[in-house]
Amino acid sequence: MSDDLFKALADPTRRTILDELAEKSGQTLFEVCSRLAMKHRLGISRQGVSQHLAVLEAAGLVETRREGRYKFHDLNTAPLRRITERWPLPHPDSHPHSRPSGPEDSTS
Amino acid sequence: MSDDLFKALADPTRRTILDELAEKSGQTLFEVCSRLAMKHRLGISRQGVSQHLAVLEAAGLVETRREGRYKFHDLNTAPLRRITERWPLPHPDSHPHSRPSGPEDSTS
DNA sequence: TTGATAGGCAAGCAAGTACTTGCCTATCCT
DNA sequence: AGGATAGGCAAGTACTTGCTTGCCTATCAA
Repeated sequence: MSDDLFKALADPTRRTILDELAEKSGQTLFEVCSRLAMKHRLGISRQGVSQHLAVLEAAGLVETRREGRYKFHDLNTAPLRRITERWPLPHPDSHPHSRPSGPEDSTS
Repeated sequence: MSDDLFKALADPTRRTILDELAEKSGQTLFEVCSRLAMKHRLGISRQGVSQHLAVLEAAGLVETRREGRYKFHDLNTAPLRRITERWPLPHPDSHPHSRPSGPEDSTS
């Protein structure tokens, strides 16, 4: 089930973490922590960030590799493909908002 | 903010509703209700579905048009584009899961 | 070994949210 | 008009979840 994927994306802090990992791959927990604090003024505890990273990892959006006492986190955007596969995007053809055809007027 | 978008996608029932609207556009509230009950065995009240549709509309994923006492709901997948714009997908180039490069071994 | 760093586990709290129930309005058909 | 259909509003409840605090393990440097 892709339940984990959407649940992971549901939280704004987690999305910010994804942004940070997109900008600099292979960050440790503490690195993510300090970036959230500095750049985004997010006063969140280390444990909070750790839980967020766990959710992101469960969704497959973050992959981890251990190295000594460090644990590096890498972004993996591949699972996002399932979203636009499930609900295909309209072609950016002509005008942006083309009204979908429907039962326009049947009786009058 | 795209907060509404991800919040809307976070719920499995709402995603099923999107599936149904993708299959048949321009459904009324009652139509969606009965489809959820029949096809998906979801015992959810009419008001529940109505609230879900409201959330989807707030996210821009569903557009509505009134016609007499009917209100038709249409799927609009355009907002989904922001997702893959924010975190670009890897090219389906060679092998599917290419490990991202990192500090492989620095000390040993 | 001792201390410092990087991270993990688990219980607890507070806020958000999915869902229901009850009642109300608007449009159509006879 | 009256009833039936399609939908909306609002309060209440039970569950989820984001976040904290406290303590524990593992790795590295002195």
